[in-house]
Amino acid sequence: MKIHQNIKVAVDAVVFGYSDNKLKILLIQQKFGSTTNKWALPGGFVKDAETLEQAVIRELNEETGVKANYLEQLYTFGAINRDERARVIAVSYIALINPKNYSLKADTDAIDAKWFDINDIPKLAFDHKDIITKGLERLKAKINYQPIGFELLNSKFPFSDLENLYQTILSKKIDRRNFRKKLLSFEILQETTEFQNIGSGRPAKLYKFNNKKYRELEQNGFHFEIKFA
Amino acid sequence: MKIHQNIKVAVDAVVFGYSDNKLKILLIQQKFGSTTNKWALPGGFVKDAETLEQAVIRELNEETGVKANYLEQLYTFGAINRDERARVIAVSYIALINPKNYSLKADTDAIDAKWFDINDIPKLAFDHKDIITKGLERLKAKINYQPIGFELLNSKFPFSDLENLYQTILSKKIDRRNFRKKLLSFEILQETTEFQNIGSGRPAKLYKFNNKKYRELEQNGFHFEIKFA
DNA sequence: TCATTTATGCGTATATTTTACACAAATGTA
DNA sequence: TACATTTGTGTAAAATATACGCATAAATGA
Repeated sequence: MKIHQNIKVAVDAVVFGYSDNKLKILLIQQKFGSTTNKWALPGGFVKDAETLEQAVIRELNEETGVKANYLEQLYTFGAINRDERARVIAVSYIALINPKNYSLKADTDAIDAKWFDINDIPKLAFDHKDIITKGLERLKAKINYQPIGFELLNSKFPFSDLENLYQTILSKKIDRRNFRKKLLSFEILQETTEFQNIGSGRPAKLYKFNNKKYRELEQNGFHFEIKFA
Repeated sequence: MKIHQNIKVAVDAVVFGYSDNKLKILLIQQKFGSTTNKWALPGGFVKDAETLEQAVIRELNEETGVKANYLEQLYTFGAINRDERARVIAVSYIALINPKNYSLKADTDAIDAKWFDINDIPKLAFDHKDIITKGLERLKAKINYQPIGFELLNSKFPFSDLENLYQTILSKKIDRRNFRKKLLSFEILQETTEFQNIGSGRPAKLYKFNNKKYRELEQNGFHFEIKFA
């Protein structure tokens, strides 16, 4: 094949985390090089012998040390001048992580990595702001019809965590009782014998997401779906 | 930037059409060259100076002569050996067209283009079968929450057409009265004074999709959504 | 130790939405 | 003119979503 094409292929990841009742995004900063000082999404060029997904996983590990709990292709950005240096198209992914499970290998290599509150994102390189916007839209839509929110929480969690997670991501209030009723009606949450006890207030029973049960139900035509006006 | 990467970027389109109460897909066949005889999705390599979307539009026009009514990025396929000749990643799109509006420029150039019934697709080149599968999934999901079905019909259509369209795409029966009631409740359909009269049976009133009204409503928080068990 | 504060856990009544279902009207055809 | 074919319409029952109040279990501090 004799195609003369001068286009590079990169991958970028919108990595969501949830801590302190806030939705966060993982960003990196090159310490040296042309784009110094601007924060950007983790990502990089795809190697000839790896798939797109392998590339994201590798870059995420190299640049931040984290491994995604959940990874899903988001969108491919192909504007002609999105990178001033060359024609680069970016295949973007969204990833979900529980930040508690990793300590960022900040200051390693030539790269700094940090979690940013979704509402407090610095100026970003390239069109990465757009990518985040698209990623957030996808996340907002998706937690309503796929049980992926759990990937952001500890494996055992109190109902209030789940509740807060949904309220934070969707930026709206949800009635506690109705939320609980709905989630429990799915029968994909497993009650544990443990309790969480933070300061004052009645201790909360901890629940686990029962993935196996979920997949069983899904096979029988069940469809996870939440909707709160 | 000194990246040595030997990856080509292509675009492919899953073009849906609807005629004779059947869902169809537009395929092409190269008459000469290495992939002769195998049918494939319309598409081709992206030029250095065009966006991905421009590339799809151009290729669609060159290879089949059609112009999409609706175009949406689908997914990017990046398996290492999806094309035996070289490393090629494909950014795929879905397009909706009313076949009646175009006569395919079949037999022109070195390319043959034809509509195939979705249930009668020949053996395809590369991973194009997978792309179609993904495209169909997307279409099935999307007609339920975006009014894109109209793009496949004449601008004035009887309710039965819309009904059949949904039943065909979703491969399930939908109660005529409930369907009509739901659609009319949105107030995005405009009744015309015209009637359609095909052979026997009571003549059907023709309706138009009121795009302007739809966008207005959307701005005020309205959300198109159909759901039939 | 007892009243107060804070957070969890549960039930019920009402409104809204979805589903199920049958027959009359308007045309073409034999 | 009887019959076949397609369009067009209403209502009752079931399921789901929403709104809302109070008891329970712990920590805190007077």
